[in-house]
Amino acid sequence: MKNAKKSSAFYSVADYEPEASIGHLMRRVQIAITQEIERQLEPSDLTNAQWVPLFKLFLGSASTVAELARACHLDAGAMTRLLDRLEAKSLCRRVRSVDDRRVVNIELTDEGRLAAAGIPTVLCRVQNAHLAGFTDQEFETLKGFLRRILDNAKVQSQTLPTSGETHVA
Amino acid sequence: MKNAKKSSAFYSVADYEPEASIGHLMRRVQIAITQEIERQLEPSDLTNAQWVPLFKLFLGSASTVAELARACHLDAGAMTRLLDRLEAKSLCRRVRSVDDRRVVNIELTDEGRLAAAGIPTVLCRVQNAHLAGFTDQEFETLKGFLRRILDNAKVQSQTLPTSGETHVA
DNA sequence: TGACAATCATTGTCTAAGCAATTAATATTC
DNA sequence: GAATATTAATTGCTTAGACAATGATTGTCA
Repeated sequence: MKNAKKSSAFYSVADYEPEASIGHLMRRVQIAITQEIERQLEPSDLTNAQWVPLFKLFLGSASTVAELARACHLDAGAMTRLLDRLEAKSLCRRVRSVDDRRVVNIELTDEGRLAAAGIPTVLCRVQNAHLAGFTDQEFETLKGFLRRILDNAKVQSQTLPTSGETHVA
Repeated sequence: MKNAKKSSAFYSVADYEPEASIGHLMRRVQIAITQEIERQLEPSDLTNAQWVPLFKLFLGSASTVAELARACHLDAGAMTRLLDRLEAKSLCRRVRSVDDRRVVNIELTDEGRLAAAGIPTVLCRVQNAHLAGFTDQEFETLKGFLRRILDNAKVQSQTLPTSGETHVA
């Protein structure tokens, strides 16, 4: 046991400065990267919401409505309609599965495959640009930090108690 | 100069793995933190979209519709309606400015101030929890990384050429 | 086998955000 | 000082996502 300082108390209510917080910084990074990707994908007429599932289809990491919805952190209904839009753009098509007639497999059209093929180029370029000046070591360290935060998140989301009534005196 | 290692080429199209990318990791962190904050603020009946402007009002870092919209990365029209909802909950009120009759100053009600006062507690708790296991040194290093990424983002958004001209300077 | 549960995709409904147009007030320019 | 431009807030319209309910199909198990 550490007798020194209390662990993990980086922020306290007394002197909390939102602008300097990890959450705020990370949100701004997220917005910046997202906007830049969307801007560079503009010629492909792909919105930020649309290239994600298209790319997952391209990679083969998801191929049904339910899978795509899960992979995109989206509601199944929302995904149905998103696919309507992609289908209207002739980027994909629906094919009812034969071995499980509940599921609909989503297939890319040639046009969709072409559009999707351009996505990783943009993703690499944008992310590399944002990491300009980083050493390999720093890059790895950053990824390690993010994975540790995700691990902590997993623990916390499992600990479901809405925290005991923390009365603000 | 091809002999020296090309700078900032962490990702390449040939072997791009989305799941391992900085962007993806950061997005997952963002989602995790956001959801946890919203969950802990549930008793206050504050959605994730609502506590942000409420907290900014509380801190005094924004006090008009336009300021709040900018601070929240939101459209002015969207902010107008968001404030309608906050006003309907009696958390804030609109007061037409006297020195510039175009602007509407937003003021917290007592109820709104009370609700807002509970926000930093949650923000600190959630962020501290996600940083469990980090040393002070690592915490500072992480913040430094994020600020450097933001600096890169600033540069990139100023360099407006839509692709094509990718000079690796 | 037959009832019940679970899963998949879809649709309806509500809420919310972006964009464009509008109105009012202020700032600028000649 | 009048014409024009700019800024602030609002509203209408469209797009999108969350939630709930539905219908169809498959899985479970008694």
